[in-house]
Amino acid sequence: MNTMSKTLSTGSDTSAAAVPKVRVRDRILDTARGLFYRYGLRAVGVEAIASEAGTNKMSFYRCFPSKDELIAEYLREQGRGYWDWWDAAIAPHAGDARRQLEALFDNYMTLTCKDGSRGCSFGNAVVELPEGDHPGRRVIEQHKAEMRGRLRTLSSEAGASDPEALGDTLMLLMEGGYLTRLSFCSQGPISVAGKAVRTLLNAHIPAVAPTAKTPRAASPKRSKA
Amino acid sequence: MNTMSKTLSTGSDTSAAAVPKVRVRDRILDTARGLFYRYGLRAVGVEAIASEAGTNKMSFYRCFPSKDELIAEYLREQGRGYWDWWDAAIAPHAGDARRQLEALFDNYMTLTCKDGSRGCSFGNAVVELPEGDHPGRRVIEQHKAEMRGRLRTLSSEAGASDPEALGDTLMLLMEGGYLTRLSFCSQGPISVAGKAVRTLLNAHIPAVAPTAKTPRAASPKRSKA
DNA sequence: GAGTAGTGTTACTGACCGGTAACACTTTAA
DNA sequence: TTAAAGTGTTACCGGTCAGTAACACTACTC
Repeated sequence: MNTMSKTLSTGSDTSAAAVPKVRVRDRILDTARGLFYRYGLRAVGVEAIASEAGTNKMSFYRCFPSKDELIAEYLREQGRGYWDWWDAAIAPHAGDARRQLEALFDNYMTLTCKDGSRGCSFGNAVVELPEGDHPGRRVIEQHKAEMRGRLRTLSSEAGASDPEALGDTLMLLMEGGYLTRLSFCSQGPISVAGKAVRTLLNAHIPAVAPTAKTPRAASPKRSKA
Repeated sequence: MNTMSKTLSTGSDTSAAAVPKVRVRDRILDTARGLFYRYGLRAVGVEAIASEAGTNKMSFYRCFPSKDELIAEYLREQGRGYWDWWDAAIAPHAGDARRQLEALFDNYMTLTCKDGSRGCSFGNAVVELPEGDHPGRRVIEQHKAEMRGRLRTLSSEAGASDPEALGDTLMLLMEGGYLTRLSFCSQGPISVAGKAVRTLLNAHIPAVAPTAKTPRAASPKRSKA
């Protein structure tokens, strides 16, 4: 059960306050991101975070009212990074939702299979936060709802006959990849995600007359439900 | 962060050792199952388990050498139950792997959408056990590998052209449903799992000449490891 | 130069953690 | 009947947890 061994190197170097021009709050948040993601929420104490960030517990509590609030802030921060990544992944194929979905999943596979990946911060966090009233839960539920919405929208734009079903299926796929990553290293079931997406896309998007290459341009108001 | 509130009712009733004819070890293991599944591994202490099981910490340590070993045993126990459920779900359709897969997923959806479901014990556990050497990790990895093997075997028996790909895709689907269950209550993306399976089955199983109904008969051999 | 905001340091609280020692009692089996 | 196995009880260990008090110092701003 002793997850975090004492791997902390000297957070600040020899002389006091030499390098760290960054605000304590930012250093703490950044350290927390790494530690929470690697070891989990409950496994990491505020003292460990503070010391790894080159400061101490007292300064920690000047920046954050509680550990729970830090967790919530950590999740918000992860969320910002996540959507930046997402937008960057689909940007090159603007106007072609089908290729956007393919690119998204290709990108997601490379990222999630990398060494050191521990899947999805939100998925992992929600496992450790069963309490309905934890400040982090709102962030998680909002994030996952947004993810679902975006996948449904992309599915709709791609011309799926049942965009809600396709979007949700893609979400299951993605979340499954995140989760299995934790038990399978890199050669797990996630390897087939790219192929699976294409199979599902083919099954859900009705074939069009072979004139245009892309099924539809943007703004396709075609959902039915 | 105070996950477990003091909800413990009087574990044993008024008179000492009145009802509990069951061995302490079994009571502890049973209690641990409920508590670990509901609140998580780290959130539940051995004292809470012992007391909820109507005994005390000392008796706990006479049955289990450590909390970590209890966790491993808890996971083994969950595994036994899981495969019992699995076998029962596919039994009615022995010989028709395609319908077995459909039945499995239908069954899985009902179960996972139930009130009080917290997804998969193994998926949740692995999030809390990042250490490679925890005795519980072996159990988890074995379980997930077995799951992958079974899904691939069923896919093969169903006549899939690429059974590894289909099996892995189904695994992603299943795992995704387990994970999303934690952020979405019951109306989440998992609702489409049944439909998704059928779509994938159709896409992966080449149409046969409409003479025989079942693609293959099969003696459902257990997968290897 | 003065004031203030940010930061570091040490020491502390009360609660809980996993795990153990020692001893008394009850149930089971030979 | 007797011995052994199983169980309950109380008190304890060292360690860690989240969170706070009090005080000294630095750096930036007016």
